[in-house]
Amino acid sequence: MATIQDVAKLAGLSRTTVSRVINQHPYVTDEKKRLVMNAMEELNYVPNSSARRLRKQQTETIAVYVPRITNPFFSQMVEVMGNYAAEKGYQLILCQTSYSRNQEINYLELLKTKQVDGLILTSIENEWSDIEPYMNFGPIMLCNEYNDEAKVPTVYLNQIEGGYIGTRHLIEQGHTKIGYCSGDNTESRVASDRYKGYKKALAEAGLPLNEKWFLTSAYSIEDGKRIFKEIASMKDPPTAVFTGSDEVAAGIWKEAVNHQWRVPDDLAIIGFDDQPVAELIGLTTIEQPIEEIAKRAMEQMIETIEKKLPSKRKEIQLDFKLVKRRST
Amino acid sequence: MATIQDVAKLAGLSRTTVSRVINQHPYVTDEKKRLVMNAMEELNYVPNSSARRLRKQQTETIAVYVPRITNPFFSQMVEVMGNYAAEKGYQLILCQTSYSRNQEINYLELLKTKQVDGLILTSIENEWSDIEPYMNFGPIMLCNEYNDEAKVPTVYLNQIEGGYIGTRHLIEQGHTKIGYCSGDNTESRVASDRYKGYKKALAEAGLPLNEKWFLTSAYSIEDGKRIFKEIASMKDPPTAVFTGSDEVAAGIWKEAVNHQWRVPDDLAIIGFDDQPVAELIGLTTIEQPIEEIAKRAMEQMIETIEKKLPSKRKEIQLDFKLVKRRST
DNA sequence: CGAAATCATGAAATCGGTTTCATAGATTGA
DNA sequence: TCAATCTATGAAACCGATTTCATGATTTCG
Repeated sequence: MATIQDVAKLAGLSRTTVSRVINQHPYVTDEKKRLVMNAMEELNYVPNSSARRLRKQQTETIAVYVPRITNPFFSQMVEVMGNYAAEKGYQLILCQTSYSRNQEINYLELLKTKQVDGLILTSIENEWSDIEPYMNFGPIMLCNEYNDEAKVPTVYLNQIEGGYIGTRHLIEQGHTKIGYCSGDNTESRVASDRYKGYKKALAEAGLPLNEKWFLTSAYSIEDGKRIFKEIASMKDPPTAVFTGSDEVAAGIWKEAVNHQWRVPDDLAIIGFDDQPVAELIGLTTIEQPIEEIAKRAMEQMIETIEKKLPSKRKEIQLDFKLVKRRST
Repeated sequence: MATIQDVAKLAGLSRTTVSRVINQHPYVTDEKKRLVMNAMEELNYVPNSSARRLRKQQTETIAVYVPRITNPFFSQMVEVMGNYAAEKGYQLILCQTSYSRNQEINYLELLKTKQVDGLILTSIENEWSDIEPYMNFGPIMLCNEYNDEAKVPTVYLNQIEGGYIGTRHLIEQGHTKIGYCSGDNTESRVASDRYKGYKKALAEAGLPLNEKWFLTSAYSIEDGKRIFKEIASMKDPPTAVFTGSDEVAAGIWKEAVNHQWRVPDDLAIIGFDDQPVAELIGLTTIEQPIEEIAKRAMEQMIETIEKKLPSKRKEIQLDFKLVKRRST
């Protein structure tokens, strides 16, 4: 591998001048520039990125944390982030926390060891107080996830509204017995806010909150199937159910059909995310502006890095949209 | 940020000794080791990865190329690769080529500039001859994709067999008019082999090959819908169709139902990949051992890096499995 | 026209580690 | 017992770039 020294020698100039050409520094005559270019060409030279990183103290790499990349919500987010980052000359390191606290903390070392210039968290497993110390080592921000204590830029969705418009829609369809499904993460404000929106819609319509219709541990298609069975076995089942994800909704629907229930007549179902599968099966759902959220987050991160902005709280809130289909 | 120098000073030792402790070199007395450990602890020291990379000439980072991370086939692959890499102490850089030749070449510079120790390609956009020169800069391997000229380790699926068992299944169900859908990439042996398998099954059964039933540009759900319309408008349409992906199959199915066709009676459909959606809607499909292919590839890559194996052709071939559901 | 500002270049310091080489004391073995 | 080997440590070289500083040539301007 040719080094900058080899190029300098071949061009009959100093390393400094070669470096200047590489970095488009002014104060290099066109003639020398040409000499250097030719030498670089001839030696098939490319600057060594490790050396550059060390000297410049920056890596042009950004880490993105997701629970699992196979979750379509997150993979869409990463797709957009990756493309935008590449456009701006940054690499993306993918960190899958697998919903594990340890894994998340392990990956945080990346920032500490200066392997990345910044971190975007799309979900948090640990307490904020465990994450905060890492802010000393580089910029951290939240995208999708949010946390009241975190003094970092946050791009997020108005989950209260998300829960509200979904539930509201079911009420408008004439339902009075409305169930609610969610995961188990009690730390996350995403979950609690969405539930708040649900309660708000019920309260506004003067409908009671029935705790028996609150269903948990809902993440996957399989969970949805299980949840349908729970519903079917109730004495006084809900006639409509608000779910936290399209997968869960799809699972409920599938199992409902297996049991000869009609959707939406016997049970109306509303999903969340508007993943491709929702359109496919005709699921009413809440659409999230994933592209925008991802792009805004990456923009913010790159700005923070390049302008060396101090870390501070800054909220960018985006809205949901209801997509009505045949499941309600 | 504390450096190794600071630690050395605090411990009253040389940088060398500190480095030895970090790298678990023998020949350090327990007492000095303790001194160093304490100093590191006190200063909250972590070695700077850029410096380490520069000196050691390795990055502990692997790049994985995928066309788009939102394609579930690739996101599953990346999930497994990412987790396995992390387990072995490697990072994953995600490179989305977006099916673009330029993008692919741009990313190849990563290897040249020594930002990664190796490259795993899961699909190739360019001619192999355009990629080959980069082999000088580090190990490259193929996973899923394969290419006859490439003198690199390749983990792949027997696509001929994939095309064969799918088509064979349709024939066994009594179909004689069997259509075939695929993308447009003529470079890829993945595509051509799968088609070979299809032809082989037809030939064995003495069935004719009808070029009108060969449908192209099939990638997405939308494409599937379009393809159904093409089929519906044929004078002599096929009664069954083999598709290159579950999404396309799902699109065809959805549009078929919209037009009051019954599946599988009016049209049998077989997908490819066995994505979650296939189970959901009851699509017969060809299952790929994604986990295994991904793990084997990552294993091979890490071995190549760590043992500095010379680049040479090595084929690891895995098999498909038919998953029968109600669409056939 | 002479001082100040600008342009062009290279030597040397620097980023923060690891590796090589030299050295000295402690052990081993013939 | 004395040479050979092993253990333990540090000084200095090195990885390959960028940045600072110094210097001389050229241009600008009052």
